[in-house]
Amino acid sequence: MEDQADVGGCSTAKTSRRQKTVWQAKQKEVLLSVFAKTPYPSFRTRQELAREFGVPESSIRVWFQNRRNRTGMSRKTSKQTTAGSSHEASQQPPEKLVARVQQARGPPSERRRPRTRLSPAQISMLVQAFEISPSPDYATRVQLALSTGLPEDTVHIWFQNRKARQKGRAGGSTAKGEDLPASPGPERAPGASCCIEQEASRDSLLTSGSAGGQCAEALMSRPELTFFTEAYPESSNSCPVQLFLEQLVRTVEEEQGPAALDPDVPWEQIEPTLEAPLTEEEYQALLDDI
DNA sequence: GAGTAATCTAATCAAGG
DNA sequence: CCTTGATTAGATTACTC
Repeated sequence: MEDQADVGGCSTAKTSRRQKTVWQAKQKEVLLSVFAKTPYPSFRTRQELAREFGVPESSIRVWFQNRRNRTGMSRKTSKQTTAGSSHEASQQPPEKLVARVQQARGPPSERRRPRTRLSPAQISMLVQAFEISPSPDYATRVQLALSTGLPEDTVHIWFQNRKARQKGRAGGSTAKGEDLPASPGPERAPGASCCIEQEASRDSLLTSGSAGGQCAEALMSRPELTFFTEAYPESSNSCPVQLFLEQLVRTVEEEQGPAALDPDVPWEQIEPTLEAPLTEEEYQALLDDI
């Protein structure tokens, strides 16, 4: 029954990348038929599919991205449409038409994942992690997701956006610590770009010398993240980033109160909840509906 | 209108058959 | 080696204040 994408493939898995999803024939069939109806499925549809297949929504999104890319179904970027191709542009209506078609299927609010509102505590953790590594690998992102209570995908997106913004603003020469929430002063931020071990050994971060494993274990046993612990059983405890993050969690909770990170609220609740997996008829209905 | 989360394309990397 | 899932940069869209 765990016919989901195979995540058991490589045991000594490099955790720098998410393990490659292997779609089953039936899953692919469904993906293809959805794609035939719309190459741009809504977030809701993607999430339905993800839930049904037992894979992350981002895997579904990536599949559609790659598919569009490789079948020439991608809408042209505005650069391309304005830049070169005036001839085929008249044949193929540009992005406006696509947008209209998409809107006809529902408001953007249903097409997009609802905007995540990051708490000051979450932002503060992300910013500190960013200073250590602006391009964290998959394992680190999962650790960060665990620590912040955010989906890994959201962590990933946050790093992408942050990097892009930083680059855009780095035109000058001053790197500003802009993203920290409206709180007055991140006193520690300026010096924080040193190595993880150094950070981890700072007294200010270490509340009480030992302990940390427990916190990590509790986090790792969260049901929505078991896919990771199953895939990467050896990932716990050995990673310095994890140690750092555990301490970060404690620090933030100390500074901003235990409710700051809301560890008891699973991230799934942030998103519009969907019901149990679809039956075959519901699938058909879904496909017809698109 | 600014800030920023989410989405997109295009190019590329890399795992699996 | 080829196919295809994952990642990245950069641009864009859309939500929230």
